[in-house]
Amino acid sequence: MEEKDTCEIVCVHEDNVKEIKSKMLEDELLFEVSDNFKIFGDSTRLKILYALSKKDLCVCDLAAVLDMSQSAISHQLRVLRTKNLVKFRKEGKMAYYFLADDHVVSMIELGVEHTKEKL
Amino acid sequence: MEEKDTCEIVCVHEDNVKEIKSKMLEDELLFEVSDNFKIFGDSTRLKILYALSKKDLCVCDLAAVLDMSQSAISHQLRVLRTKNLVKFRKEGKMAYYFLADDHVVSMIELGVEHTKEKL
DNA sequence: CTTCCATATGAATACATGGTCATATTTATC
DNA sequence: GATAAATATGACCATGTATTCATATGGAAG
Repeated sequence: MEEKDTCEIVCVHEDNVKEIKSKMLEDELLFEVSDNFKIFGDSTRLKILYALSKKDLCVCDLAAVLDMSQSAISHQLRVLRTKNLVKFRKEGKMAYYFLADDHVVSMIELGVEHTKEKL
Repeated sequence: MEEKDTCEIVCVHEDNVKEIKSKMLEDELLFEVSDNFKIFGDSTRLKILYALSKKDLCVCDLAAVLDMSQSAISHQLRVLRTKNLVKFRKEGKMAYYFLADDHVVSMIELGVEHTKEKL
């Protein structure tokens, strides 16, 4: 029977909250950004992207380089394709994958740099 | 009874594979890098970090800004603490969180930049 | 020392996700 | 056209993870 509609949080600093809220980026944008980071947040995908930054490669070469199954690589390549990070061209039965743009490279480089600096 | 030890993959371009393998970064490093990216790959954490880049905030202010439960925020702050992305100081009962370094800021900025350019 | 409030934390749940296995698809070669 | 090779894909499973709920902790104030 108690009045539960009142917010349980009491300590909120109204002014701070308002200020920061006004400075926040749009929810949707931040969601997309985190979604993009997520792609780099898997070591298999990261390895694929790094390998492709050195040379265009076909699926089975990637599988050999990463020492993983063709299927696993193919699945991840699909993810990367969907997110427009890689493209591919067909040559006979082979599919040669390559990076869609070099944002990818600078992103990885920054990640590596920051990681190294923390050690 | 067949000889199964031979790799089923036939198409591998030995030279390519060797070349790229030699150019690959160490597995362990790439794993750490992807692990770091993973932190930015969640919109709640990203919002927390972005908010903290504007001003030090206590837990309940963060909860108010993100419009999420105190518990959810606290759990994510723990993750960020563990990964050394945020620190905090105690003032009375309150805990004021702040960014541990400004790598975080440049990382987010790059992410936002790349995301915007893709639209 | 008791109560209140801000925060932390453990358990439980719901959902996403990476890999495997089996199989489909497509192209080249015989 | 039949077979083989390279890749793609769907179903499935195991694991990871973000949130909620209930509760613990610790400082402040009475």
